[in-house]
Amino acid sequence: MLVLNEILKNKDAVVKALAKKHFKADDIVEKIIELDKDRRETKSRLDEVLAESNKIAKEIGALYKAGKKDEADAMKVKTAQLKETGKELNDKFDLLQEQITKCIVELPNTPCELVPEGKNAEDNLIVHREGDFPQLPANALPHWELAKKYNLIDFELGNKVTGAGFPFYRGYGARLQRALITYFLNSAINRGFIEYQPPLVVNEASGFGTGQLPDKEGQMYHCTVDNFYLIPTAEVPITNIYRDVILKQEDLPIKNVAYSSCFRREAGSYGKDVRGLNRLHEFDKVEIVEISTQEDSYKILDEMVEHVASLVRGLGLPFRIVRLCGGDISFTSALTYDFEVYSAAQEKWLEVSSVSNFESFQANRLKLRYKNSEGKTVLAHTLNGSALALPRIVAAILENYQTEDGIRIPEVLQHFMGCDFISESNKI
RNA sequence: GGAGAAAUGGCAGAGUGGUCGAUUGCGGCAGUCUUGAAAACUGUUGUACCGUCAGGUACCGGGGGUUCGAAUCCCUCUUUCUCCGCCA
Repeated sequence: MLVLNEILKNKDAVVKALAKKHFKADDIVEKIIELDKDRRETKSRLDEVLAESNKIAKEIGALYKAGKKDEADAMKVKTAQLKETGKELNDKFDLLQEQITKCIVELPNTPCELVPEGKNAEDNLIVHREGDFPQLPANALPHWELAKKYNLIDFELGNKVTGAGFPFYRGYGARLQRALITYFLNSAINRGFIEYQPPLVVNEASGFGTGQLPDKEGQMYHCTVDNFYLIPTAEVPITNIYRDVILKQEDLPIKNVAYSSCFRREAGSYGKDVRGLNRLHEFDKVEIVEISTQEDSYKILDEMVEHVASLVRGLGLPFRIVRLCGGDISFTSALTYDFEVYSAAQEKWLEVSSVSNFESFQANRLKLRYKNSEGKTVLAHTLNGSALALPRIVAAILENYQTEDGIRIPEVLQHFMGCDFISESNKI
């Protein structure tokens, strides 16, 4: 959520910035200003009443000590009215506070200047493109056919045991997953990230902390008996480590990496986009999360983008980096780069990573702060990115690396796979 | 799952109804001393909100209550520890 004082101070700038996200903010901002004025007045009056009550209480105490019981009892009468007005003002203050928060929570994060104008994905800015499209054999197949042919992934079995969108990986398919996870984690560790293995289930407070709740409640699997949620990304537990935490400036930047399964209900998405591995309810992902000072966050965003690029490059997949436009960028993000790999048999660009700087938007909600060099406690900046999401990478590898009689394995994975080629003759 | 104990400032740890925002120690910061450092000594040291200032208000795990007045009493929730049971 945005910071109240910033909204009050720079209301025109906030309204203008949010217009880029096609969000009409002026009504809400006006309402916030009005509510806040009322809140300040109420607070002043409440404080006066409390001060008066405290004063009387002290006098009564003094009288009791002096043994003047009658005078003390007489004074008690005075407090009844004060107590009542105090309670009224207090209730009013709480209500106003609540209403203000409710308004602020409706406001998306302000996009940074680099975010291009635009309505939808077509207006995103391609900032980088790398790698050549592969020459596929004449009998090239989409990955779901290849997965079946070489016994790598069993979608039907997933349907039987759980439901659509929960595939089984087996044999070399399972090994490929494990190889990718290891490759991604090792690469991050080599860049100084600390590896975490988080819980896959979080409580309600954590869901609020990273903003999944209350808006995206329907997108998460909910264990109602214990009021737990299955995580849609490791971002949720990893970022919530720092909920209500005050860090030291010398702790920053914090660089965490976590592999986790991710669970998404994906309510409402059907059709050809969900074919095969393109969209699943449960999938694996390695996520990087960084916490930085306010000054360094954009430098760190660039570093994260470079790290993700090195992963895709290492796998030899053609990819492009797009800077999301105002209409396509998420509610919480100030600047986002998406990575798309080209999946040659489907002839489609598949989104495999999304790297974002949230500036202080998440930190404000999390109450994640640090003491800066002047000793002042200020909000930290948070960033995260997929590095990387597995299923679409697997899809692209299967499709792009297929030959007439098998699937080659990218060199960086061969050691973890224990083979360099999957074929009819060696399939498991 | 059952029984009991506890939760206080950066940390340790007092405080069981009124000058307690909280004794004290450690740590931190500033100073004295010293060529420098250490030690010793002296002072200082939480956060948020309201107010132009003076100042005021709130905060002793969270929430509610009793009282003129709550860190202190009551209820409730959470967490931690000890014991018992169960178990990978």
